[in-house]
Amino acid sequence: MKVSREQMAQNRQLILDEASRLFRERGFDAVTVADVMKAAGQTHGGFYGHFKSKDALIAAAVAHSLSGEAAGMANLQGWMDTYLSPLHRDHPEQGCPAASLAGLLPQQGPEARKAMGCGLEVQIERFARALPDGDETQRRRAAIGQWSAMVGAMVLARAVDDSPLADEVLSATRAWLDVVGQTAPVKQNQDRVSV
Amino acid sequence: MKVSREQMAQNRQLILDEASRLFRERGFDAVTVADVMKAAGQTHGGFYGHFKSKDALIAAAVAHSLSGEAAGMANLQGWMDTYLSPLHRDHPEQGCPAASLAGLLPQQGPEARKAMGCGLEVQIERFARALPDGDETQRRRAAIGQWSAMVGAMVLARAVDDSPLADEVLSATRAWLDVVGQTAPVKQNQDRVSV
DNA sequence: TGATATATGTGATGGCCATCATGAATATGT
DNA sequence: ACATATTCATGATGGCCATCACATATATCA
Repeated sequence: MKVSREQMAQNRQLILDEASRLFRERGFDAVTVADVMKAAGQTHGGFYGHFKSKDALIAAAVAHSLSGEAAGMANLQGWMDTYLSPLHRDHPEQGCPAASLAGLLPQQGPEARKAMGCGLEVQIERFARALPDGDETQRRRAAIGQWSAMVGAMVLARAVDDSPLADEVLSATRAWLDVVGQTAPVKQNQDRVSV
Repeated sequence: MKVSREQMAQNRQLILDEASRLFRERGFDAVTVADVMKAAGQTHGGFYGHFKSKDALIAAAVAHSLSGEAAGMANLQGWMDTYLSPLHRDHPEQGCPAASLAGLLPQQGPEARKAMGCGLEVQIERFARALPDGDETQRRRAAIGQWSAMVGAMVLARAVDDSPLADEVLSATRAWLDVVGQTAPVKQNQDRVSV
């Protein structure tokens, strides 16, 4: 049964929404095409009217996840708190796509990885713009380093079956980012020791 | 054809060697039991004489990879250089198991994740011991933060299909670790309150 | 309003893979 | 040396899953 053009577009969005949620939660391989379609309220047969293959869905879903990243980085400290929280660790399905999907991408096709490349560049720029001190080169470097630490901490925290250690990885990384965030500017301006 | 006891033990080690190499290179799902056995010079049938299931192999292989981590951290700077190099990025099969496997572990069983928990704890301790400044609490915190940054940078660099950006993530993180490594000790004089 | 195009549902199909069953050959212990 | 246990090879098997084929209903457009 054919549906209206807008209905079809809406269905496609729903498929992408559910796919990016399921992929973040279970990874690419453990989620079947039928799972995604069922979550989107349809049956598996209609899938190939929307996407050429499961690989194409993966690429589109990665891009979709990344485009949906809310950038609440106005308050950098609060954003870091939220990011490096046990709540975020325990809910990858609504969390940062870099933390849940980056570790799966080396085995995926070039389209999906290109999407992650774009998303990463955007995120680095956003982060660098949110940093308070330093020239542009320094801010970009600090953004890359801090973003790596945040993603790495989340990846490690989710990888272990040991809540105390996972908690510690998050809280220690959070505290350490404060320390280096406050001291790094000192490097270029020795007298400024505020906050 | 039965083989000697030592031959069997050696075969088991060979299976683990090849499994941990293949898993780091291709991930768990893309490597079949037959692939591993073939790489180890045997056929698939003998597998279940060594391991109860593929999941059991995964858990054992994760532990095996982690136990084989060489700890060349005497020269901390050189070790970081090597870790955050394009060469390491391009050869996950002989590289850090945390960087290649941690992102795959959320979808794996508790045994494999427990193994990663042990490996992570050991690595944090090694790292903290190698750091030059600060009391034990500060060194452990710095070790966790810096290790997160190194793992995160490698995960991100491998996730993107964009060599310049991947190179930059590695080199910027490396440079940033130098900056914060030099400035962080300054901080300890004024931050006694929060322990 | 009628003809056509097409989105989706139902139902294969073909391949892959983890796991099991069985047999052959040989290490092990007496 | 003999009996036994056991390691590994060969060869199923059963299930899952991506993808395809076709039917059906309905949006779209003349």
